[in-house]
Amino acid sequence: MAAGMSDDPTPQGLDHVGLDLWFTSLAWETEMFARVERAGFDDISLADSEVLSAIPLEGARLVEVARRRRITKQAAQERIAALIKRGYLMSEPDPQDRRARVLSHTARGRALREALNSAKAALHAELEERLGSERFRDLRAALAEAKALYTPGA
Amino acid sequence: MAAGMSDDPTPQGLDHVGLDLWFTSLAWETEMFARVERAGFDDISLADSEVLSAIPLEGARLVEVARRRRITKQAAQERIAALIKRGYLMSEPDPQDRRARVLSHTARGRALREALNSAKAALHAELEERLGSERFRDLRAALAEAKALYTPGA
DNA sequence: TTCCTTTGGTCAGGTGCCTTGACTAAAACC
DNA sequence: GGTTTTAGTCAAGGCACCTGACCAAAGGAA
Repeated sequence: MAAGMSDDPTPQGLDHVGLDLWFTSLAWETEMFARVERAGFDDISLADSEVLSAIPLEGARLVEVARRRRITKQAAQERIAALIKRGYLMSEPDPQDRRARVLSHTARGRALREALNSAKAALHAELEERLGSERFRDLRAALAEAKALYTPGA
Repeated sequence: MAAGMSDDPTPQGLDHVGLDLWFTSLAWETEMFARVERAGFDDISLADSEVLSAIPLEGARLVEVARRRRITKQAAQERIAALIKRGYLMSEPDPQDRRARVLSHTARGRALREALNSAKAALHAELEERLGSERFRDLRAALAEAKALYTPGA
């Protein structure tokens, strides 16, 4: 089944910055989740983690989470329900507003939040160390320019 | 609904290379598809385009497409069926193997392939021009190092 | 040649993550 | 006090994947 198939008959367009960006971003994300998993959180998807990260320590409402993550409140609700079921979040009625509920982290939720943040910080620091602060700064500047170049609307 | 909400109460971890990579990659992809759409192809998803790009001009079998794209043959089949329905691909029996079918591009399929390739090439060249060849080379080198750093298994 | 395993492709059903549309109840405005 | 806005829920659907079960043709091995 794997019979020496690394030669693409049409290699055109198979080597461009777009792929560099994509693969590097993917590697970052994969390694990030590998570390979070090693820290004891193996039931977390990317979407879950982003919803969880959108809830500050003081708590937030569903509608706020949806707005931050730029998804519909229905989509946010699904992720939140999953996070509640797995013990990462809790939901209690808002004393100031009888329509609303306040979402906040459980102890496990705070631990996951911490694991996510420290994995991100570690990956950041490791690359800075690897490249040296000058090249690291240049990389980030070049990425910012590329992003601006590829974002026509302002 | 949009009432001045750009201040995140917990800005920790909101500025790291991971986000730089992610947003830049996203901007690249978005602009790529915007151009392809402007070239007259407005019924194409990312998944579609990647499946189409996985089929060389000489044609390929379903199973080969699935292996290249690293998806199951069922998933490949769905994308291929959509591309056939929209007139980008055609499927004919393989004369050498009565089980198999050969997928190949229609004229429109080749045109889309060309539009995709030239959009990618243009974005590549534009960034090189913007950064200058030295900084561009440095960017790609740094991305390669980052990808290697974030890919522990070799 | 016959049997058995592998390979190319299809059908059915299901999951994750998102969408639109329709709705209720509480709050805010006038 | 009546209307409009806001917070949240229910139902249904789309997209891009997946697993499992299957069939028919091809390719050995006995």
